[in-house]
Amino acid sequence: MPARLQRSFYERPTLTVARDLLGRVLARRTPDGTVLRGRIVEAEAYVGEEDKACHARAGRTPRTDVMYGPPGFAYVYLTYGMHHMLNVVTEAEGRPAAVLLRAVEPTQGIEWMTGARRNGSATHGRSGEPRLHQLASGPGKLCQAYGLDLRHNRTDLIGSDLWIEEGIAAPRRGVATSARIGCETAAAPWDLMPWRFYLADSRFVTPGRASVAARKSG
DNA sequence: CTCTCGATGTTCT
DNA sequence: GAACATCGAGAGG
Repeated sequence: MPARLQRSFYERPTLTVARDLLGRVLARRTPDGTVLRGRIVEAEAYVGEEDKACHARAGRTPRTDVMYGPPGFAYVYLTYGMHHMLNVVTEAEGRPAAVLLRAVEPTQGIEWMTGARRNGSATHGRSGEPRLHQLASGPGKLCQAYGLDLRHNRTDLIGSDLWIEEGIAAPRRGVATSARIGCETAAAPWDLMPWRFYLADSRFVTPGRASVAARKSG
């Protein structure tokens, strides 16, 4: 089994972790034993109570509590009543920060993933071939492909259900940044902080809307 | 291709 | 009661 990232990886500045997660491999073992894998191609940093785009801006609440805990745990929440978001808790215990995993390039367990996403038009072409580059190109789609929901909140990523493997760290030159997507209403300057990291040449990142949102703020 | 709109439930005010 | 770290369908060009 490939080497798994240890807690020390996550116990670092959140921007460092977000960038360093690109090229790593998000893995899950499902209840039926299927192993899912995908290369992380897009992530966003949310850093502390002072970051007005971060959920922790409201302080420690039942929902944000996990972000105040030790690093290397999953923070999963529901937004818009239907989409789950997977975050990785970062930095030392007591400091609320996390990295939102926004997109992966699926590499293993693809049949399981497409089965988990039954809305065929989004994941399959006319002739039924899977559209791999759209399977997990967005935080909600990523969670749907991996079958993640609120039950996975607080999962220890130094474990055997959900974890991240070393993979191959992305070369610095291949990494691009932009404002975080969906944070347009956050107070300045937090709406424009360039804390979204993605592989510039990947076709697996958030499409369309991403560039629209980035353009709007630029 | 672009743009608009509605779904839907948890959290916090 | 409003807001929400989104997505896909449908209409129009």
